[in-house]
Amino acid sequence: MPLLLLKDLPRYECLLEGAKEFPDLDPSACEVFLHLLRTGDEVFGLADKNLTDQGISHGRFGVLMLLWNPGQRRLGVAAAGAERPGVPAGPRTPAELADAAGVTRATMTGLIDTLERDGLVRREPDPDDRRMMSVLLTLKAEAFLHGILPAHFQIMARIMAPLSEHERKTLVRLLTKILEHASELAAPADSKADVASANR
Amino acid sequence: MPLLLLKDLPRYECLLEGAKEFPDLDPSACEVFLHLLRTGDEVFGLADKNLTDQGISHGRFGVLMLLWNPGQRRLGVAAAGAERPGVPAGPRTPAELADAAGVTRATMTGLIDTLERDGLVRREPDPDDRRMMSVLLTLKAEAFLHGILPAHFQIMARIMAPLSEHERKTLVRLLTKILEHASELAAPADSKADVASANR
DNA sequence: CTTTTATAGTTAGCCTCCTAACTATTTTAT
DNA sequence: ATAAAATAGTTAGGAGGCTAACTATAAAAG
Repeated sequence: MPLLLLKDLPRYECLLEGAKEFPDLDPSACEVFLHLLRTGDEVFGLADKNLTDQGISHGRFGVLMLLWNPGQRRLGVAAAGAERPGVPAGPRTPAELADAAGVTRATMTGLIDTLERDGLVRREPDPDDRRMMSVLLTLKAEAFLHGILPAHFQIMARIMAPLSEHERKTLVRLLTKILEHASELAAPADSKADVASANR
Repeated sequence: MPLLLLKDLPRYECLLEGAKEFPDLDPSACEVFLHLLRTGDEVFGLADKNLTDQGISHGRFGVLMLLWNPGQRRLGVAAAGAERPGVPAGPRTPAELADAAGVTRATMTGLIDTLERDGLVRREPDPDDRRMMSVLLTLKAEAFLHGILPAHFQIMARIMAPLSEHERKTLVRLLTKILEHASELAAPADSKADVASANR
């Protein structure tokens, strides 16, 4: 459970009250914001607790999922588009993994260290570029994933059980709207030459 | 940015593919789950970045909000119900703050330590029970909050700008549904004598 | 009363994340 | 050809979470 977050959210009337003193306070925006973070945190906590009980951290689990290719398919992440048949593709180097997972390369080094110590991945030097490494799943890791994934999927299903299929679609649509907008806010995009800034 | 999270979410067809191998995988539940965490993380990151730029961590900011009583009103948290007029109420002791913020008392000790070092709160011993402390906001903290809150509220408003009022209501309703259900899953509630177990 | 139990707060030590600085290698520019 | 710049990965040190153990005080039980 990573975030420090208010357990009880403010009532809407309190937000309206606050808006009198702070003209910038948009009560409905604030309400959505707090509910989104609070719910996300609770849901994350449930999934994370299960993984922790199985002896793996959320971060390390994420790395395994990124490296995993069940039946030449990639469940862990959307295909990057540049994959040819026969080439399993997917992130291979620490830098690619860090980028896909949304952490720094320094953090990825630590995650891979621990995974390697536990025998779940191994590092191999790249034959062409001696700066680079390839990170590979071990058989132990594949067996491990097969062991824990069913419970992980069950938890997701249980959490979302109260929502109908229609509600789920609606929720995904609204969340996507926020996410795409928020991503633009986070990366100001410079209006011009945005391609050049892609490798920040 | 606290969570390690996939930047690119799996396509729905990949989830359908995965469901063939793992019968427990509910594709729409998984999709909502991943979007919820991904969006929550992005939104949290935007708000947190602003606070960090202003020189305060999300955790410490949360403590200040819990302690804050603008005009005898409590914006930071829902009123606990046991407040009489004239008594500003709200969490006062480290244990109450920890409970309201959803962190351990040990973590709260560290947060208060730093806030006190920075002159934003002060501790006072309770005259009736010598085990207890009261944590109080300083004038400096009130001025600080007035300085940073407008920008904080603006960020929330900007993030939620693409949603209509109706969409916001829908989103809050769906998130609340998940949150209430998830809270039950997290606290198994023992079916009987649940009142006695309230003080876990 | 005295002993046991519970409570408030702190301390110590661990984990995971971060940023910044560093080494080794490759690429680019002169 | 050699110097400068870029890139891959690691290391070092810090912040903020956590659990578990500890101290001091208060309440409850005998």
